[in-house]
Amino acid sequence: MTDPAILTLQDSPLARKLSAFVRLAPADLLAVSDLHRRRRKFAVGSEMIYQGQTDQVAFVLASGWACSYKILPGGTRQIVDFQLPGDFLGLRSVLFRTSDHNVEPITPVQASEVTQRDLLSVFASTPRLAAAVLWAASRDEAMVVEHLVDLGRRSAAERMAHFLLELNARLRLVGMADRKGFACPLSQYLLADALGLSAVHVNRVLRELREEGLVTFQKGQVTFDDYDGLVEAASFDRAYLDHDGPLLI
Amino acid sequence: MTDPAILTLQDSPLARKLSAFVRLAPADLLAVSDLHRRRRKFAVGSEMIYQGQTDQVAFVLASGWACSYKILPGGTRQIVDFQLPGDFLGLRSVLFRTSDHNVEPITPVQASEVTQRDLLSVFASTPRLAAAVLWAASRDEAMVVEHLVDLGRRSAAERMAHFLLELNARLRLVGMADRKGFACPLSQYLLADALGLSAVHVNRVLRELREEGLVTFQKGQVTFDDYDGLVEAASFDRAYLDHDGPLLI
DNA sequence: GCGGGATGCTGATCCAAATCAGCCCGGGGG
DNA sequence: CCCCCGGGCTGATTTGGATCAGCATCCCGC
Repeated sequence: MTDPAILTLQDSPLARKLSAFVRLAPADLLAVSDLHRRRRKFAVGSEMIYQGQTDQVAFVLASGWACSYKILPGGTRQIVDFQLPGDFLGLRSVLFRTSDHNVEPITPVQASEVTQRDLLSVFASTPRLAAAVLWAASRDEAMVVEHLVDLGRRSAAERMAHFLLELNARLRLVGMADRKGFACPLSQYLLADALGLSAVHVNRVLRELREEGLVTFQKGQVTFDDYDGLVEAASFDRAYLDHDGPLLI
Repeated sequence: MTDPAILTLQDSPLARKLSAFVRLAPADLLAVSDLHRRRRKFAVGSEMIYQGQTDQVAFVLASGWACSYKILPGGTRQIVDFQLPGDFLGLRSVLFRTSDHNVEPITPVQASEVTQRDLLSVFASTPRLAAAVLWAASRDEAMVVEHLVDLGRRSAAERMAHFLLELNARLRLVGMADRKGFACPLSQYLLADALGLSAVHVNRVLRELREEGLVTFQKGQVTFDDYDGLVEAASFDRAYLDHDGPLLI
């Protein structure tokens, strides 16, 4: 593990994330870097994936943030999840013909295109990596479920606290956050669409959390003033984020 | 397809459901019926799968209804989804070590135990069936996402209407419903826990929908008084339920 | 036949969050 | 230079749904 070439390979967010749970062999790391072959850039207004699209293409985020959402008749939208560096997006639409949601960048994004062929070849040649990818997908699903619980049964403040803690945990995996806080490009409108609140209310909730000395979210920076207190307020149990790795192989 | 033995095999809810999307060969149908080898019964109070459990076992529902849910500190719970005959449950916990939610029967249930070994052998020997199973899993995920949208951005009445229409569509696939309605064993408390409402409010919403002449839900029977009107009221778009089948193989 | 536990139903009240309306600030473009 | 526009911020008012309280019914065990 001291070979500098390997260290370089390990440096993509995807590799960092997967390495946190499965010990990847040099061959696996090579395959990961191979997935990053076809780099593309997306500007903020653009669409990476859209409802009804029929290409079978997925992406791995290399840098920047994106969000996946559904639009309702009536114009409102619900953000299902945010994608951070190292995350897959559109994984499901590689295997199936059509996508049922949209994905769009929140910041300028660099992403690598992954085709069905790429994915199948990874699955065939490096089963250990395949298992890691499945693990990541299953973790994403667990996050959607937790998000559902947020919307169904938690108060606005709990939701917000829970959400910020989850983001923090995810970003730490790729080295973009620590216990102190992280840089966050989300506007209050985006938070509102994700948390099922109005933007006005998001503002008030953030103020309350700040006044209680728990978190400060200002100028694109989230700062945990009292991490443990926030965990308490959100009744945040990170079990759903670090469930055990895959057993296959 | 006129061989009576094949017709019998086709008669499990799982086979019916999968056949609606992938044309299953006789060998596939045999493999399906093979999954039903280890039949088990569960009574209403029992736990089929529970948070933190470490067995790698999944089930296919043969008869009866179940629900998967998460309990929050504070005692409230959020039902993530209902499982109907023909549905898998705990599929994710076969591949990963621990389950992050509970599954319990709503009515007496007959289910077939499926081990990791069974599943892997199906994947290896009948790829067409494997693709169908993946398709079903992906459809379940799409339903969770739609449920999330429900909780985040739809009013109580829209949620209820949407939910009843979705249930109807799912039950039709296994021959347990038609355009007129279906038998539904869910109590108003269960509806409340699924829709993120209080039981009291569920009652009122059901009354409103009834008084508007849209649906009647009484005595364990859901009757669509005005199907199209309900679709309208729910802005129900079933695209997410019948996305295209898998392309693999 | 009786008592008790679910479940359905309803009115009165309360509260969290939406909506409406408007302010301030900073940055980019004409 | 100024204007506009997106983002953050705030008060006043309204509203959807929760909570509390209580009633009726049915079913089941004894």
